Amino acid sequence: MKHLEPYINRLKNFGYKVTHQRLVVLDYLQHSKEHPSAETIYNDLKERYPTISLATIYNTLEMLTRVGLVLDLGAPEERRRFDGNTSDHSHFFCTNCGKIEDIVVPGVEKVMNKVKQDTSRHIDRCRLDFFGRCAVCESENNNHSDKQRPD
Amino acid sequence: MKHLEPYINRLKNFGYKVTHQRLVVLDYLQHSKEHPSAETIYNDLKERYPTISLATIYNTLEMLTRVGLVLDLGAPEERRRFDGNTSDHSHFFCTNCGKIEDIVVPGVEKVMNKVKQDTSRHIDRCRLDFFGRCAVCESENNNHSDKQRPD
DNA sequence: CTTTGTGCAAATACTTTGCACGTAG
DNA sequence: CTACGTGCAAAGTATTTGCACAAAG
Repeated sequence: MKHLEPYINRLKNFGYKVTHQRLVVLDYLQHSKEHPSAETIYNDLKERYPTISLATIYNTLEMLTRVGLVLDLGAPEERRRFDGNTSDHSHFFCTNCGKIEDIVVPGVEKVMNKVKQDTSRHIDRCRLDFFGRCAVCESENNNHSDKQRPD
Repeated sequence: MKHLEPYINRLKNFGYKVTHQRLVVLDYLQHSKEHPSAETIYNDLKERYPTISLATIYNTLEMLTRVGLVLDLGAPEERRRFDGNTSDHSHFFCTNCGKIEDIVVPGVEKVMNKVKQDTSRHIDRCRLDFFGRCAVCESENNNHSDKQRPD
C-alpha cells in the first residue's frame, strides 16, 4: 500500500493514529469506482478482514471526511455514499437505479473560483451534481413510469 | 392562498388530491427562507394546526419532491432540509452553524446546459453547492482552520 | 360513493455510542 | 506505557408504515 503514504501523512498531521482498519478503508475507497455506502464497504471488507466492524467503518469514514480524504456525496438516498477521490470532479446520480457516476465538467472551476472571490463567506469546497437517468436506464426504457419526472 | 394556484394545478395534473395539509406545507415553504427540515416545518405548523402530524409532513414533502415542487437539498447534516424555491439558484452550507443560504452564481446555467448536451445521460436537474463558513461564523471566530481537532 | 390522505403509534433502518480489550506511537 | 482505536452490542434518532377514520373528487 505504498500509494497511501500521502494519506498516512495526512492522518499523522491531524494527530490521528494510523491503524490497519483506516488504511484498509482508504485503500478500498482508492480502488472503488462505486461511490459505496458504509455498509457496502463493510460487506466487501469483512470477507478479507472478518473481524472488522461496521461501527469502525462509520467512525473511520467520519474521520476521513473531517480531514478531507473522503467526500460524503450527499446522495438523494437512504444511505450515505462516499468517494475516495477528492480531486475536482462532478457526480451524476441516476434517480432510477441509484448509480453514481463521475462526470467531467469543463469550465466549472472558473465559475466556482469567481464565486469564491465574490462572496463574503469563506468557501472550502464546492460540489456540482446532476440528476437524471443513466445511459443504461434510459436505453432499457424501463417504464418505472411512476411520477418520476417533474415537467 | 391565491398564489398557490399553479402548485394546485401541478398536484391535480399528477393525480394527487389537494388537501389542506399539502397546501399548508406548500405555503409554509413558499414563505420560508430557512430551508427547513421536516421537523422544523412540523413544529412551526402545529402551532396553527395542532392536529397535523409529522408523518404527514414527511409524506407531503416526499410527494412534493417527486412532482418537483420542492427540493431536497442534500445537506451534510442529520436531518434532511428542503427548499420550496425550485427556480435556478445555488446554496451555501455553513459547516459551522448549519445555516443554508441561497447564493447567486452567474454563468452556471451555460456550463450546466453544455453538460446536458454533451452527456449520454438524460439529465433532469442540477445542483451547485458551496460549503464553508458563513459571514457570521467567519467574523465571530477568525480562526479559519476549519477542521476541528480530534476529540 | 370510491379512492386517497391523515393521524397516531409502532416499526424500520441508518448511524452513533459505551465499554473493555487491543494496539500504535 | 498510555492514549487512542476497535469490536460488539445496545441505544439513538430520522423517517416510514399499517391501520382506521376523514376528506376530496
